[in-house]
Amino acid sequence: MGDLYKALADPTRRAILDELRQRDGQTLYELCVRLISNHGLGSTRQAISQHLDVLEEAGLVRTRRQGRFKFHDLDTAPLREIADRWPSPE
Amino acid sequence: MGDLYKALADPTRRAILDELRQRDGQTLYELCVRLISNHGLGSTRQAISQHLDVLEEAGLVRTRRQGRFKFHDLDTAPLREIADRWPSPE
DNA sequence: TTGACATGCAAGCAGCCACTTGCATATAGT
DNA sequence: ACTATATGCAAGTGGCTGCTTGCATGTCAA
Repeated sequence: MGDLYKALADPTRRAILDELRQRDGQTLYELCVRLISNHGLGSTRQAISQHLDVLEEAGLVRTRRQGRFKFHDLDTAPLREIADRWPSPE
Repeated sequence: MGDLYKALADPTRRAILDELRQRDGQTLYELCVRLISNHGLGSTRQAISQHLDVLEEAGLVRTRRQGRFKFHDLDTAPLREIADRWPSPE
């Protein structure tokens, strides 16, 4: 299992999570387009692909293949570790 | 305000947060000692100091000065942003 | 099969980041 | 004042990381 916190450290990766939160099951190209139009991020397809690998390693993104398409879904479960590790004092 | 996520990205900084969670109001030297004994981290005082700066920039650590001592307190409030940004699909 | 589409792999490079090193400042005790 | 204690500042360095580049693999439609 990859490093959850390192995965969250990059702003582009956080933007990807934002996109997947709005609509699950997006493909790599869809994410590229929406990152440009919605976030003004001009990243290459390969860059996004590598970011998705990191997010998947961290368990934040799950993928399902269908033919030549690969759909990406958000999984927020790993984020619970953060809230559990440093709970709010009350 | 510094980058919350970048502050969490470093394992030594997370260990500092763990220490402060156990006991608030620790000083720089106390943290150095406890990081070595509790976490096996052999970092220099200056390294820890720089980490504390990053944590304070991110709002995760608040400091109060008293004479030549500087006490550090944990503030978990910024962590709420994470849970709010990618909420669990209950 | 041919071509277009969608993704994967890997090497190279530039910028950043954590760490060290050395010196400086400030406070408290004697 | 002098010393020890506690922290602060700043330059230099090695390694990691995000990005690009180029090519390869795999899938679908005609």
